Amino acid sequence: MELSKTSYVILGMLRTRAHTGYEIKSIVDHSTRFFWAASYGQIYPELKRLEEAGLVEGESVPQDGRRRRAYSLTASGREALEEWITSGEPLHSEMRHEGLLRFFFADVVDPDEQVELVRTMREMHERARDEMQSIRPKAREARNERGQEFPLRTLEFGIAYQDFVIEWCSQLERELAGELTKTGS
Amino acid sequence: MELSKTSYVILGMLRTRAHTGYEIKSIVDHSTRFFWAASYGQIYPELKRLEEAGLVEGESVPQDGRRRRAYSLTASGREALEEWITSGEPLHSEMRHEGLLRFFFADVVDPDEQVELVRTMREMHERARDEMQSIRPKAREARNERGQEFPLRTLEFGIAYQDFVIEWCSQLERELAGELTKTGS
DNA sequence: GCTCACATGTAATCCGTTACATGATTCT
DNA sequence: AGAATCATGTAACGGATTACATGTGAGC
Repeated sequence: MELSKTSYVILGMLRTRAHTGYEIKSIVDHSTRFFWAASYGQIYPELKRLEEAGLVEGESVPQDGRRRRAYSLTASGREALEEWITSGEPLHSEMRHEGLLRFFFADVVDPDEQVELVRTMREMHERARDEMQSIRPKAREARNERGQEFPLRTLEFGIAYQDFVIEWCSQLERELAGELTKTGS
Repeated sequence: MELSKTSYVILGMLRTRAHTGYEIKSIVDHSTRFFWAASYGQIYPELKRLEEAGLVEGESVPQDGRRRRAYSLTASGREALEEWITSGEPLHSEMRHEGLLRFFFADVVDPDEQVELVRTMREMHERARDEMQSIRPKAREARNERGQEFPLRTLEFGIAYQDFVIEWCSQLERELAGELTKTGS
């Protein structure tokens, strides 16, 4: 059976212990969403399909009267996860960045609008960095208390990436603003 | 009328002169595809819709007996393009990076597989950088001969980004390989 | 004669988001 | 009493890719 990348997100989230669909969604939102998002509309149906395929196992575990269904990895689920991580298959990668897209065409607008665009881009990346910074303590904890090295490393890469873009924007803003005063007024 | 981001890619590609759908696709493949891709299945139908909406104008310009239809921006098309670039609307941005996703879960595999994964990631980014390097001369030409500053700037950002990731991978490979010799053998 | 590049399009399909529907519990 | 959070799901929709269908001209 062919699994989508998003199925692997689900399998991966179950690597340490069982989780409900709801929990998976919230973990994703606080971790992988920066480089791989997932919605309820994918998670719940996919959990069912993965169970049919024998890669996960669901168990009803109601809490406080609320119905709840927690899924855990089966042996073949774990195998599929490890196989995917170690397989040399070409890595799928794509980016959709509206800021860069506008920037690409920015010759058609006024110099002051160009600076403004870069500023907007920088602010977006600053917000992203702040969000990442705010989940850092949790990732630290996961490493220190549960020995999970890689979620923290991934997050730190994310922060470094945001800083890289922010720095690039800042430099460019200075450069463009400099030209602005030369020709303007 | 609400336009998708991809419609703006098309409008943007017509900012300097008329192009056929085929040309637009090939320009995209050599420029914006790194941060916003588009396929024939989007471009041709969208050109028709944009013409109906009065944002572009198509003209039959056969060449060597081949039927050809070139589209150019109308006044309102140019307006829509500029409006989009200068509007302060929040910038849509997303990334899907399978390498980082696998990396995030890499605690479940052996240390030598971890190094191998980072190496695969680095090679992917090296290929991307090489592709970008190879289109640099064209972007230079566009700047020098047609005064287009921003496509070159965008490309240079892309190259710098690839270099950033490659450097991060290299450092990590050394670090992980170091731990490998300490515990292994 | 064959393959490649030019050129235009459509249909099937996939992937994913958003909105909606439902219901319990906890917090204010 | 009302809002927020926990919890599970489906349906509609949108955006995009892939495969397919068709045809010309240029170069080997």
